[in-house]
Amino acid sequence: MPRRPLAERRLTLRDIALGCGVSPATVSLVLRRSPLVHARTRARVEAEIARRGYVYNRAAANLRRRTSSSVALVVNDLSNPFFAEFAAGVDEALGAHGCVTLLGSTGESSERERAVIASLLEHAPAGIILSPAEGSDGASLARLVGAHTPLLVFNRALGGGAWDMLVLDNRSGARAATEHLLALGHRRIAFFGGHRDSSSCRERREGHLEALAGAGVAAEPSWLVETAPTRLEAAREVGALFVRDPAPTAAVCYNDAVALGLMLGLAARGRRPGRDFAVVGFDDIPEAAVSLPPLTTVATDPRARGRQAAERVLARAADPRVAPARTVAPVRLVVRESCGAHAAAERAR
Amino acid sequence: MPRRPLAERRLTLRDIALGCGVSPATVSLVLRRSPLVHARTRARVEAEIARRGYVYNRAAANLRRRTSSSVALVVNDLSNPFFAEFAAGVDEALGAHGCVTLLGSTGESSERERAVIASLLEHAPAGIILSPAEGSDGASLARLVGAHTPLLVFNRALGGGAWDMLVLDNRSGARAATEHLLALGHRRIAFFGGHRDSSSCRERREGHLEALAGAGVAAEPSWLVETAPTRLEAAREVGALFVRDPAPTAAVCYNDAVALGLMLGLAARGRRPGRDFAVVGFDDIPEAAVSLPPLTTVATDPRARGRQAAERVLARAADPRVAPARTVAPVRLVVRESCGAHAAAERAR
DNA sequence: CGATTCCTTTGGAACGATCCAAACCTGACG
DNA sequence: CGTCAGGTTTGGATCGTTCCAAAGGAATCG
Repeated sequence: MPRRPLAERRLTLRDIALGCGVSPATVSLVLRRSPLVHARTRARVEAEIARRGYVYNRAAANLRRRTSSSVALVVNDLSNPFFAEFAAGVDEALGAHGCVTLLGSTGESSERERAVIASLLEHAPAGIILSPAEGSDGASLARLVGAHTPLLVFNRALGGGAWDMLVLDNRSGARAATEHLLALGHRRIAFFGGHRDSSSCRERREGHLEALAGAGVAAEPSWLVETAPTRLEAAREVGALFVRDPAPTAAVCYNDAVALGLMLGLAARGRRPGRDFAVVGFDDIPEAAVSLPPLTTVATDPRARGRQAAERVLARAADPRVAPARTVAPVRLVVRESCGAHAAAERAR
Repeated sequence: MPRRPLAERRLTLRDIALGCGVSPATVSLVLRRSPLVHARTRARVEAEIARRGYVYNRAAANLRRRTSSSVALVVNDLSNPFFAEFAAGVDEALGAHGCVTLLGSTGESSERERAVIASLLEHAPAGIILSPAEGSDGASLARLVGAHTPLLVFNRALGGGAWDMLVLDNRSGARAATEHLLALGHRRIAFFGGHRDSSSCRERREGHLEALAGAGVAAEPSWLVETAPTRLEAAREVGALFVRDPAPTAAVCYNDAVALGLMLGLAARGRRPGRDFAVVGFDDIPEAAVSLPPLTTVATDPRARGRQAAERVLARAADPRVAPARTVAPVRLVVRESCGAHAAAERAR
């Protein structure tokens, strides 16, 4: 834990005060744009500040005022574009409020997650936005974070404490995807990818099964294929869809990475996605729009989720009386070509 | 600029001291693992700390010690996987040193960049790692940051101040890519994508031209095609390669995004990348390995660059006497299938 | 027994900004 | 000329931790 000596003594508010013959208190008022100070004084002080290149010391101010101007963002995997976008959204919204983002990444390890949160808490953030690693324990997190710091949990359900939650409407999204495929005439529809024990995967599967049940179509258990949620793993598992006859003619995928992997695997087997087999993804990552064929998917707009998370945590920090709530963010089916809808429409014409 | 009242008074070191009948100074020593305190006392204090759930206030400590335990990371585009990986590497290395990452994203706007840096400086970071937005002005940045805070500039050349630089060996990378294509027998090789005014693009072009010159091959100016560095824009501009006869048979691309766009555009024109036309990218983003065909590219390992940047800035913060240096990080050609090398090898067999 | 160690512990003044109450102006007014 | 109200300015204590010099306590030694 390095403590690095600052090169020289930093200029302080007192130096500015001395420099233009007023008291520190007055300089402080100028810095905080108080209407109390006379315009003439303010101009003099501001000139001195600019001339000497004074930099405000927010840590000292926060200490005295017992406030905080930062929010911690703890994310499980920054290299996943979904979370990177989310982080960008969080930072954008926090920045707009003059708040700074304390970043911590956990690499999907709940042990590192605890360490990272403990370290960030020492900086007294106004709140914590957490996208939990797999296998995080809610109760012990609650103990770690304590009651003073508002916590917002994103993306994964996590019980054990009274905190804000922001999750995607996984169930409706998957239901819409499956219903879309049903409407296109498919009856043998697989659910491809994801881990059963992830809450988002479970919810998406439920939505899928709901849609099937709604249409009176029986679900075929062997068409629920589990894979790690990555393109590579998904591509490897494509064979599992075609071991039995009849095989499915379409698949709803756990996420876009898996869907892209599935399309790769289909191509390797000589099947053309969007023509011989319909594929729908989930997330709408940037690549979905430019894949070959463009991927029909369920858009979750992670950047907007990030902004939303930031706003909520700031609101709760400003007024701790507001009760924690669970927000379900809407998602939206984006029809492109991998589901064959456009081709079907053309044939009909 | 919101200042949020903390819910209740936080537990302080003084509370712990009172709680177990020692002085605050002793508790402070315990917290900092000083060997001065007696084992018995330490145990007593530590028990009390655990029992009451005391959280260290690093801001107060930093204030008194005139040190900092954070580093600012200012990045132009988090949603770009290259920078997201870089950020993950920075955070990883800083975390290992007990340092926390202050994140700021600029969205490629040099105006926001100034605002973000000014805001982060108020938190007195031990250093700043900056991946500058296009069009940043070095001299004015130098003035903004001041002499006290070490600055490390990543990825883009930026003159006007005495700071550390960490850049990729763009020139050698591009030269290696072009030489590889030359070795495969290509003579009509384009350089595709990127903006002329970006320093990294300029360097890559230079490396490309160097390789051509080294092989005695004349460069054809119309085969230097400019595009925005995104997949979509690249796909749109593919036509520019084929307006004249003879057309190039291979292209070195500004980066992987552009290369993937080029492959898409080729496919749309009925040309098979890796067979009818050789493509080489730059960066080795995760998708490069799983594209169709897998992309031959120049690996830059952004995560390792992030770690490297963090180490350097910490080193300079620890000892400001070390002179700023310019580090050129090596890159490495990764041969996959989009350049046709494997196919060529097979035909030869 | 007092002096001399060594090992632990501790008051109290910082760090840089802010809060509060009190002081200071300047003009207006009786 | 004294009083008063209004707008401005300011000492000094304070936020939670650390530094420093100095004090306390036990053990050793002459």
